[in-house]
Amino acid sequence: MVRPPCCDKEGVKKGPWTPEEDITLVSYIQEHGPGNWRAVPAKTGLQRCSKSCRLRWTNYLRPGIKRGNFTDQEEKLIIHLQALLGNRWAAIASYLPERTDNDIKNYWNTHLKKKLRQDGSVDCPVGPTGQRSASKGQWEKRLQTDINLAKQALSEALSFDPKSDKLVSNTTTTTTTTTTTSSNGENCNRTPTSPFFALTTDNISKLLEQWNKGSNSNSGSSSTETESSGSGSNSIMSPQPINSVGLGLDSCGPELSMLAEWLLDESVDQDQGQFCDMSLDFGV
DNA sequence: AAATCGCCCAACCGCCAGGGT
DNA sequence: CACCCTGGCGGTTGGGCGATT
Repeated sequence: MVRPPCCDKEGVKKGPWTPEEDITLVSYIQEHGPGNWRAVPAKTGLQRCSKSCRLRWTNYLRPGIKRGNFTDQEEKLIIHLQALLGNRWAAIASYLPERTDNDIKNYWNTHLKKKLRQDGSVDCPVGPTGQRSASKGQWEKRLQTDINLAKQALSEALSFDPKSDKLVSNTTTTTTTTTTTSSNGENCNRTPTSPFFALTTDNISKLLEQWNKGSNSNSGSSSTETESSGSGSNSIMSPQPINSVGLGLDSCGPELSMLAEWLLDESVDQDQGQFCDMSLDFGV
């Protein structure tokens, strides 16, 4: 059972991914679905290790990823979830389906840590950060005992301007219908200045188009036909809603809407049942 | 206008857990 | 039961880019 090392130092390419590699990877996943990462480099001919492929997919290419500035709501949610969960970025990310754990981690390290420090808060307010040694079971128990505190904190965090009560709907639709952000990227109604532009399947298609056209760089920057629901280029991607493609997006864990609903539902105050279920669903 | 500094983010690395043999 | 393999996660790094001097 001699197996080649995961990252064969000679044959494995490192560094930034090229559009060609992205396209190769996406088209492979489109065909076979995510998973079996070990087979990906072999099947696609990519000079990347399986890990690298997986990371590229989950952090960048996966449909439904929102890029750009974090909203206040997201920020608050992250802060409080971090307080609650510690640096369990994957768990935190499960409540922000549009964000990757890497993004959240980066955002925390670059913005929030600093911000909290400036605000006079400790940089890791509460939470199990220092409890790494505890087993998961213990942690979960601890978590459940802290549920009331957490809820209070989260309620505070989400007691934002009623005008922006879109918190629920925004993120919800993104998971359930994935907002077809892919089609034009404008559906993300926040911070229009930011490049809200995840490399969705559609974008990849366009990427491929442009790439095929060669160095026709002028046509880049999402030309006029962003409207085309079928994305024009059906070469790789089918125009089906990306959430239904079954590319793993459905495994995003509990949706934010669920959390928000729970938060906003006063009646749950006395009854922790729902959240208990959720807490067991963290996917930790 | 050029040089320097600081920030951001994509990607890498190492460790760990779960599943399979 | 023990070992091996794969996938997942969190921490860290380094290149690119914009802001500042």
